[in-house]
Amino acid sequence: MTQIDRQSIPVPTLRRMPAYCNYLKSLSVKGIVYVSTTAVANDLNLIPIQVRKDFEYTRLSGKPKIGYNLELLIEAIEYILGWNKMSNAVIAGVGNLGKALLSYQGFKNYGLDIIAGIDQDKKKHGKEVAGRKVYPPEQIGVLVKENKIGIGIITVPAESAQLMADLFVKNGITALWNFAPVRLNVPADVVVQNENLASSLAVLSQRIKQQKEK
Amino acid sequence: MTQIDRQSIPVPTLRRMPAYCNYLKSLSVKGIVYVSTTAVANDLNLIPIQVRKDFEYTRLSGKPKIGYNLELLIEAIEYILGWNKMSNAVIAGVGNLGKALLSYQGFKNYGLDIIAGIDQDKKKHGKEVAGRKVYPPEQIGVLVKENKIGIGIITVPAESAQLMADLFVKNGITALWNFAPVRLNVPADVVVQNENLASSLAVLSQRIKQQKEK
DNA sequence: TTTTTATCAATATAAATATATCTATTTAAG
DNA sequence: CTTAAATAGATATATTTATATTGATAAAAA
Repeated sequence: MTQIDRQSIPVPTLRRMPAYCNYLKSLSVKGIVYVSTTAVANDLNLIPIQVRKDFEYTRLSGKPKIGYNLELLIEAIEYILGWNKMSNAVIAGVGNLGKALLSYQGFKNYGLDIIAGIDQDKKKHGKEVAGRKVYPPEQIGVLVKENKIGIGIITVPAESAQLMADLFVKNGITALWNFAPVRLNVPADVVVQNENLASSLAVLSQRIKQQKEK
Repeated sequence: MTQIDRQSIPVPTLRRMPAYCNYLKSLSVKGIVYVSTTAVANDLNLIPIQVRKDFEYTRLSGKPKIGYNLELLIEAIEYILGWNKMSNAVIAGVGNLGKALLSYQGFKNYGLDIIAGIDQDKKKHGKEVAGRKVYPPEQIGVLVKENKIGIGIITVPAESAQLMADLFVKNGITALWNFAPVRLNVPADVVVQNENLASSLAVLSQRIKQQKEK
């Protein structure tokens, strides 16, 4: 029996989910009620088989000739990603990148609300970025308690990333989104998602090189 | 025969390359000359077999009990990634994210020099961000010709991303690093590397959800 | 020397992911 | 009512990537 284990969704599938979600929502506002995987695949430059496979993880099933119920599909994807309930986050490091993330309102659609910034720089304390206040690192404990912070975002320089991670973990945060180019050392129960621009640049660079060689 | 086709390096391997590169360089400054895959794996939280597999793509071979020659290894990785020769880039969209990328000097270590910004906003024209001037979009043609721009970085809002991509392509740029959450439509010979924070957040969110269910 | 040990290299296996094929079902058109 | 077209769903295959195993080799130790 080849029953799909819906508990463990492949990462590539997960990475495609937001695109599905956005696309489906854009159809929804147009008043569309059903959508076929063929249509989705067509519009998102994917192949129908893959879309169908991905949709299988929602445990929904579509109707032949009709497709999937749009609303249920959106709901199911948001449920899978946990985007149906908002998580609060704080961001450590209010430099350019930190500011960029704080200012990007789009995360709210993804169940993420960055409610405050943390920075060493005293000049920044008390100031606001995109309506979010900046606090000193010592405040993390209070922030976490008062706001049910679930996610710590790290946009500090590489040198201080581990320190910030430790501070987050010490204050009970169990999920880190790390933009610093270092591998963080954390307890096993802490989830770390690394965002590494160098990695992406490596892929791009190599593809450019290959393209030139053709 | 299972000869490895070194032309097509797996993307996961490519993504690990920068970490190797940084790590190896850090050893190099300490005066170390040889390094074993066991040591690398240990320090980078990988397994030796994987490191060895990755190193195979450099076409170098190591010596038992000794390891790989550090300098040759770094050279080979930089060659693979094309990081041995600098590429010039311009960045379209000098908002927070654009500023963050412009200000991040680290890219020079990765063979990338962002030499200018492009923005619609007239107030920004002529101003400098991290020593790089901001120009109006109409200037792209001139910039490309005068500076051998190879890469266009897109950090404009989703709505205008396709427009910027078109403009880049029209002016002969064949590689795009796209931070806008849209799928760009470009000719087949243009390389596009998409950077999608929503995708990463999806993975993180789901992992958090799973962790909680344990 | 000889033996031991660390490490590489080659090969094999396993796991994850992507793609293809086929069948049954449903709807819409005739 | 019947038939044809479209599509989901199940299953099979291919591809990619990760991991394991085995043997060879060179350096260090006995």
